Amino acid sequence: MILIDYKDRRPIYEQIAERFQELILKGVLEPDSQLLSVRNLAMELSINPNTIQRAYAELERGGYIYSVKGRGNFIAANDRLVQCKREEILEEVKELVRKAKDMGVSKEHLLDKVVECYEEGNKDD
Amino acid sequence: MILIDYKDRRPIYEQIAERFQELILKGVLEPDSQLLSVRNLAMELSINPNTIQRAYAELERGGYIYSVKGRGNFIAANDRLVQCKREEILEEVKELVRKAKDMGVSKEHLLDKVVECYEEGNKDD
DNA sequence: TTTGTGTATTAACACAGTTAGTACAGTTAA
DNA sequence: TTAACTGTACTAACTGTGTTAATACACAAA
Repeated sequence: MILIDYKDRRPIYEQIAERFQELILKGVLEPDSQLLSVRNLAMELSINPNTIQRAYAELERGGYIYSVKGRGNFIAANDRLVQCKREEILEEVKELVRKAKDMGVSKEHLLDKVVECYEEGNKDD
Repeated sequence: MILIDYKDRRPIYEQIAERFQELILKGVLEPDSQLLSVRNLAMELSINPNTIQRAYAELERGGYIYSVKGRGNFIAANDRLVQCKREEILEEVKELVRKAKDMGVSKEHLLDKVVECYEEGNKDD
């Protein structure tokens, strides 16, 4: 479920938080279901509980999970989050299009690539 | 020409190198023209010469500039580089399309956004 | 009461980025 | 030749961040 990439320059807590964000936004993790405890996940990943704690804190700050003292951490509802994430992605599109234009990539070439990539993914469905 | 963003999490040498990459790929900096010396640019940006040295080293490693001992650093020809950069950008498109699909952004919505952003930029020309 | 939760705190360590200072070799022009 | 530039290399010190380690405490559930 969670893989740590030690070659990745980003910190572990950030990798973990981002991975959970994906799983939550995709709906793989059911709202209100319980996450592994800080200590258990730390054991499972062979890292320090503090690092998991930090990842969970980030997720809570972003509204992805909620935590109940003494009981555990739980997945939050994701309806609103999905919308936020979409807007984030469209902002990234904007930035990428800008860069592509700068490098002289034609609009048609760009659109072709988008279509190609979009349909390529359907093989997996 | 070069601006350092201290709020940016990336290191200074990387910001500088990337900024030069942009300027070189866009052709703003003429091939074979001379860059500021390590010491001068360091003074201008109020940072340490070692940091500039590192940025220049990165640029040389990537083929963006070439350096001549005792004379200075010079802009490399950018023809081949532009092609490489384009391929990099198309890889980013692939990744972004994947994320957009995951979040349930329709192909049409995505294409609309690309067209919109592509044409929006033309206002500046 | 015991065990498992989240949470907070402190100390120590590692690593990367940055600064500072020095040194040396090559180029250029006076 | 000399002086003033260049690039390049090296070491030492400082800083911030990520990570680990070890505790401690409050709350919940069996």
